[in-house]
Amino acid sequence: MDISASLENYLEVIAKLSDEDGYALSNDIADKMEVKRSSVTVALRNLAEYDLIVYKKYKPITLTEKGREIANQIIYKHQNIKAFLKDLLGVKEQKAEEIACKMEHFIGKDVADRFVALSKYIKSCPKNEQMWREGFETFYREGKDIRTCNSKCEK
Amino acid sequence: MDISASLENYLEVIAKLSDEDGYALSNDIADKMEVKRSSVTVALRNLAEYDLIVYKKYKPITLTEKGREIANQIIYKHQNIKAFLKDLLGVKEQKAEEIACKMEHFIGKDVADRFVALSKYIKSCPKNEQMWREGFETFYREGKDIRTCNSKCEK
DNA sequence: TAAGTAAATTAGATTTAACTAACAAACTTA
DNA sequence: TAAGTTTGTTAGTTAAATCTAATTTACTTA
Repeated sequence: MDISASLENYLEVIAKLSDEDGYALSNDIADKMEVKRSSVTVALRNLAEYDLIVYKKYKPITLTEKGREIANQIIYKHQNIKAFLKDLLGVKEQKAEEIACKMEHFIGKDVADRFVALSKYIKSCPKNEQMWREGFETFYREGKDIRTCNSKCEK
Repeated sequence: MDISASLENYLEVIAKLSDEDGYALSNDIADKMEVKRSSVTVALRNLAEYDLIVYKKYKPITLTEKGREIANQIIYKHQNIKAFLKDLLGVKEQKAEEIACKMEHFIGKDVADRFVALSKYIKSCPKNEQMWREGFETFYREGKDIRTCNSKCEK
């Protein structure tokens, strides 16, 4: 009853276009995903079969309730994984985007939540947050720990 | 010049069998990967084309130097991602295994290294390491931070 | 409103990675 | 060593996701 990673990507893009315009057009989907329009048509037929989008030939596409729900789950995972990679791990924007775009399809909400919790946990102590960026980057590059954890936690 | 995720998986399994027995047999590869033997034959032909394995019909398979190198890279990423998920994030063994098995194919060494560094970084303060398991799990489940970071770091 | 342009679809080909079924090679053992 | 079993290969099929080329529908404007 699960859809493929490819179809999830289509759904995600449709959701984003819907948020901007209220609906999605085949052309815009093709542009955003860098695939041909004919590939989009095939994908739309499939998503419609699963009742995830409302699809009438030659008409703008909208999400069903079920489709929106699944899209939101994917977007939630995407955003949080990306944020973790970028803000905590120091992975560059574009690379973080690419990786999140793949992980979102096989990571469950529970694991995504753990990524979120880890970020918060680490940053919940002001001292740590303040030192995070520089501290971890130095540790990653030089293996040297510049933290001084002899101060009270003031949270 | 990159091989597919599927071929990388075959290579990884061949490497593990080689470590145990010195070579790999088609049958054992099929068993470990839960695919049919005919699928293995096709994959072996492909890996041989890339000069990653030594493959003679009906003979045991060994890795070339290049094949071993690539296999080691994949195994390195696999192990470290899995360890991060399990030990730091608290993801269960089997789930961590599954996720690592997918991430290993699109995460670069640099990002894998960041996962390693993060684990070390967090655990490098004895106080943190001691409290990590319980502390983070509680934070994840209840959103409550039970850490007391008012002690000197004794590393 | 007829003609031209843009958008979307259909039809058919390609690629990848699996599968089943049939066959061939290699080994085991009575 | 002949017969049976295990292992490995070949040939042909399937399914998903892409593509190109041709066609159809919808929009625009002179």
